[in-house]
Amino acid sequence: MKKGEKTRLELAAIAYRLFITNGYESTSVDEIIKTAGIAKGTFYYHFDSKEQLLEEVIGLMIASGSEKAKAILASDASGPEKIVGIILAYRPVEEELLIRDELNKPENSILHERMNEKLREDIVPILSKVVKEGIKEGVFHCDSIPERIRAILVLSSNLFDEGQFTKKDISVFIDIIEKTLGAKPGTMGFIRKLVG
Amino acid sequence: MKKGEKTRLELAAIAYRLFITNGYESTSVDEIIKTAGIAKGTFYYHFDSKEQLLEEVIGLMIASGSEKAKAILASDASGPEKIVGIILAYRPVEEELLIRDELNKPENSILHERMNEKLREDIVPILSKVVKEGIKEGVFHCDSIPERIRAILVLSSNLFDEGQFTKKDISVFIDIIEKTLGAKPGTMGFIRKLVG
DNA sequence: CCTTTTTTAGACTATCGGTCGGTTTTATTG
DNA sequence: CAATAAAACCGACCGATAGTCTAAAAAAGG
Repeated sequence: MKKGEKTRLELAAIAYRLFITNGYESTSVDEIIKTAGIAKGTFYYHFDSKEQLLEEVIGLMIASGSEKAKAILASDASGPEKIVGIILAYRPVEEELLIRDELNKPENSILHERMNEKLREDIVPILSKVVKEGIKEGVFHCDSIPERIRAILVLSSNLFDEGQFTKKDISVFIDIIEKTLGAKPGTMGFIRKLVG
Repeated sequence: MKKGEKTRLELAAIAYRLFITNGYESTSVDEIIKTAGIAKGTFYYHFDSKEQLLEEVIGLMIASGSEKAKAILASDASGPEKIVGIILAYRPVEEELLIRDELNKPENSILHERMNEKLREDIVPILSKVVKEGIKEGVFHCDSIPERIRAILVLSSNLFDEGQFTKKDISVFIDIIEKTLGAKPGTMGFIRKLVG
């Protein structure tokens, strides 16, 4: 029972690498088992389907971000910094930049959308807490916090996941965040440095 | 009209129906040609790939909205009314409501995402014109118009396409639109009546 | 040691998107 | 009208893929 869990994780880790380099659709089960050095039966002993493996992989991708996010939440950074930091925590790290390109390929739209959904479920409660703190401190002024967070997350994923965004896009994004959360103009301006 | 054009359109119409009921991925070319009563070779005579057919179908879906939108643009409605009207023009009409539900199924995520992309390409220039007019009239006050329009469209599709939205969601949406375009509070409040 | 879990090899199935060479229908033109 | 070219159509076939199955053997674990 213990060994099974381990194999499952190893398979997910291998699949993760293959998915982000070749895409989900273009990665065959045969390729996965060949890379892992296991038999096909073993794969289907652990997973009901390729799709279920995908869920597992998405879970892994989010889990690592989730840990980073919670560290930031507990830190002594400012409200605005926490918000941006937490959003970025869930994004692929520097050396995995090719992931983003892969995720945006049409063939990966399923993986992409699924991940964003799960991601929002994870982030909305965390960021809601941050905004609530920020309101107490007088940095933010707004109601309907989860709804506003959700809107910001939708915008951020649609803006940054595309890979291509102009300075205007960023300025508009910053402007909308500030106004949506009722922050003073310039509060979120530091975002420019982070994404430039 | 050439015979080929006609067959192409018929195939797209048939595929449209199959796509929204079974999803794009789950609809096989075999099913399409069986429904259409043609041979596989004929299908690939008209389309290079299943993907190209998808483009065609999306084109059809958008075309009808595009006409309605241009009528609204030329009307004498107010700026805010035009914006909302044009966005709604591209949404499925009353008797096609089930389409929206279908589009939101995970199996339709490709169709859904692709449609929204094309949709934005279509709408952004139109709405940009409206906002420009609105600025002259003093209703809106903002720069970076296309970028702001795009953001609003992203939010609107993510909010309304889900089907489930609360009153708070709508209020937040209205608030963001007003602030994004620099409109006076209450300017877009009439949206509540349209989506309630 | 005995039981349960895990793993093995790989042939097999069903389905899929797409190809190909050939045939029929339609339009053109001398 | 007859010859020819072009457009439209046909369906068997192909390679790849996800997933199944069997029967047995290797680990693990108590």
